[in-house]
Amino acid sequence: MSKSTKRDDILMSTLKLSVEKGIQGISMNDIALEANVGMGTIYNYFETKEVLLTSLFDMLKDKFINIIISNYSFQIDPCMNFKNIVVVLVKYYIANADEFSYLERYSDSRLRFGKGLDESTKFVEHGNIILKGIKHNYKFKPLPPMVLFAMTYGPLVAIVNLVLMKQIEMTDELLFDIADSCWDSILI
Amino acid sequence: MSKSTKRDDILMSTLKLSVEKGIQGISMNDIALEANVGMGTIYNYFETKEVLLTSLFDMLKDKFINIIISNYSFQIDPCMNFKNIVVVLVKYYIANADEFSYLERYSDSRLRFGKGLDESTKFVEHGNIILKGIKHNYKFKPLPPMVLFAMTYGPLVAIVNLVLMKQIEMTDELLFDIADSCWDSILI
Amino acid sequence: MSKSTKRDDILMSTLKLSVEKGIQGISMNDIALEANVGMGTIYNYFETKEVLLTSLFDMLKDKFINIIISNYSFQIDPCMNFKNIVVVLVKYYIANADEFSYLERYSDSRLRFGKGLDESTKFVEHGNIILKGIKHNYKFKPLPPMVLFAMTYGPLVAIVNLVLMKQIEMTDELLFDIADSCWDSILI
Amino acid sequence: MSKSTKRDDILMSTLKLSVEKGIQGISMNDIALEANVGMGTIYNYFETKEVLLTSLFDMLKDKFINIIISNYSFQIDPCMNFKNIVVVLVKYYIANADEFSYLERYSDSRLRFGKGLDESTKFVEHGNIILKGIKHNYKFKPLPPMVLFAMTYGPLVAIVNLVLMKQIEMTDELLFDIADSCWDSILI
DNA sequence: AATGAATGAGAATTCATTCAT
DNA sequence: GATGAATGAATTCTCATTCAT
Repeated sequence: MSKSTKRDDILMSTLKLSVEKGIQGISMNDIALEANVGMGTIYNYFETKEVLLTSLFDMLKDKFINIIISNYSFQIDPCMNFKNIVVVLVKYYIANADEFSYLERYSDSRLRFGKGLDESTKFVEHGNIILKGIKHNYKFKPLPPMVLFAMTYGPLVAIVNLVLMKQIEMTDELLFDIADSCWDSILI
Repeated sequence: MSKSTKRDDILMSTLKLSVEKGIQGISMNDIALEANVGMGTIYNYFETKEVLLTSLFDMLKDKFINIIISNYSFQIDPCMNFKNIVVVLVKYYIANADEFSYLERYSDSRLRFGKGLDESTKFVEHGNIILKGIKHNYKFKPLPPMVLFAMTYGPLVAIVNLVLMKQIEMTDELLFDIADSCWDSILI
Repeated sequence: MSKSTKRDDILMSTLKLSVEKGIQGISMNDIALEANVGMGTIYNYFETKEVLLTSLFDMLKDKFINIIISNYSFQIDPCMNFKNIVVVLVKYYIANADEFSYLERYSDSRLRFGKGLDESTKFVEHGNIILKGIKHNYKFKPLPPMVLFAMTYGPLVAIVNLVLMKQIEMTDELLFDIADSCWDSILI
Repeated sequence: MSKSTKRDDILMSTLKLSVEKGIQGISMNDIALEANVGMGTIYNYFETKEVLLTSLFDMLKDKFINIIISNYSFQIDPCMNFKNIVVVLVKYYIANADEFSYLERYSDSRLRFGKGLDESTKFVEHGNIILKGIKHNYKFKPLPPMVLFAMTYGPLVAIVNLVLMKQIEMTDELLFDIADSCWDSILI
């Protein structure tokens, strides 16, 4: 069994358990059992529990950002580009509810301790880069870039939550409407 | 000292500590010390720690809903009405960061797929009532009411978070622009 | 059961176990079992394990110093005074092997971490006070006071160790001879 | 690399680390890193950690005894002989604080009333051999040989400790005075 | 022989809850 | 009702030892 397999087993077990028990509710023992490794093995890969949770966050965040980047295109119409990314993101989050859930909850819990703002900020800035790329061709509302980002990312989070809470069912049609709506909300 | 004073002391101490230590980080001992009561006294008012945290959530949620209700008017123009509520809500959340923080975090810390759904659902439904009240006078996008709610509440949460993270500074002008934007996003 | 009883139970259990297992070999669980208290109770009286071990040391050290002080007399001949103290100390240590053992081992283990030197120094200084009180009437060797102290305290430790290791049996006669010898060794 | 080199590396690393971390504070991993060997390698040379620590003690004890033996002479005056050994021992201990420290601490960490007695006893007996060799030429106090040994070895330990704790500074002059004093204390 | 990742029992410490006063 | 000392299960983390390579 290669080194990376155990490390990944641990990370994936942590992700799985975070859905069932909440991030704060996971014990290292739970993780060891779920990952079929000894307790000590976790500490061979992650210095502390906090490092483990942070590593998982970083991994999922990078994965998320890569989805945006890999779906961004300078060739197609910015409007289509934007809406496409919205569609892809929402679908990704719904299909990977555990990752969405972890990213949201972890961001939230780390704010509490005043650290990690840089990281979260970077997270937001990635969104800004997308918006800036778009900016030249359409007239956006004269709001700070971060606010524009919040105006589009906020609804997505709320909607994915509704889907995961089984309050609504997502269809392609609905999703396109939502993407339209997000786009409209930031144009003049 | 009347019964309700001690009960309120305990709830307010819990809220205060949740800001400093995070909801998961509060111990019953901390609360007892902060509220100047004995540990056992807390259990005279709340069966368990979970009941205490839930009671605080319910109280803050009711307070929040009452703000919406008390600012809602059937007399004025629905557009003004909506924007007014957005402005009041954002201002309230920024001024009462501890309450906002607690409401968001508590919702998040409950098992997203577990028993907490009824409560959160009710929360969302209150918003729907508002939207339904508005609906007769303007042409809204043909989206499920809950989606419309998410399209307006989502950005607010994201923006208040930005303010609390000191990523942006809120001004009356910016707030009015945001309210406009929220309104636009749900109209056809 | 009064507060001080539990605290003393814990200290006495720690002392007892230190003899059986060595200071480093005691676990908090062992202490709780021996003292018939819950693990948590120990932490009501002592912040950490280290604080517990230090408190025990301080208590035993004070007890030891008080024996010296209470046996010191300005009225009788300094020579008799000194020898009397030697006799009392050795008898005390042999009768309270656990305390002797703890004091010696703890002093030794704390040196390791560079802290506690002030304490140990004070310990030595108490001995010096005795020697200084004696100094006016006899001609001592022209050695630093600490060295004089070491010349008398060192043999006592070595001899008590021999007794506790059952290498020799202590009699009053032998003890008086040893006291004589200690006295001789610091006179010119 | 010959077998004995690795074995010695391990022993010397253990000695070095015992100074920094205390005997109880050394982990097998620390030793492996310091000695530049794999963890498993240590177990090729020493069955358990305890065997390793004991082996180091035995080695240092033998080294110590050999210093006494190699400085003992049947040719010169017993008094000079004794004082010479005292001087050599104290100098050796001060120069090799790590070895002194390990010998003292290890003796102390063993269960004083347990299995370690045989070893310590042998240690003391070596001293006795010296004293017996001397005995024919001078009139010693009529004390058991072990007590005589304790009367001379005890002060040395106490004095070396003072030097290592930087409570006194050792000079040749002071050392000769101490040697004189030790000798005097066992003569009639 | 040499290695070091894997192991899991054991350690110190925390904290929600109880209950005698 | 009010209190807070007592409790002990649960948690995070360590480390001597093993064993497949």
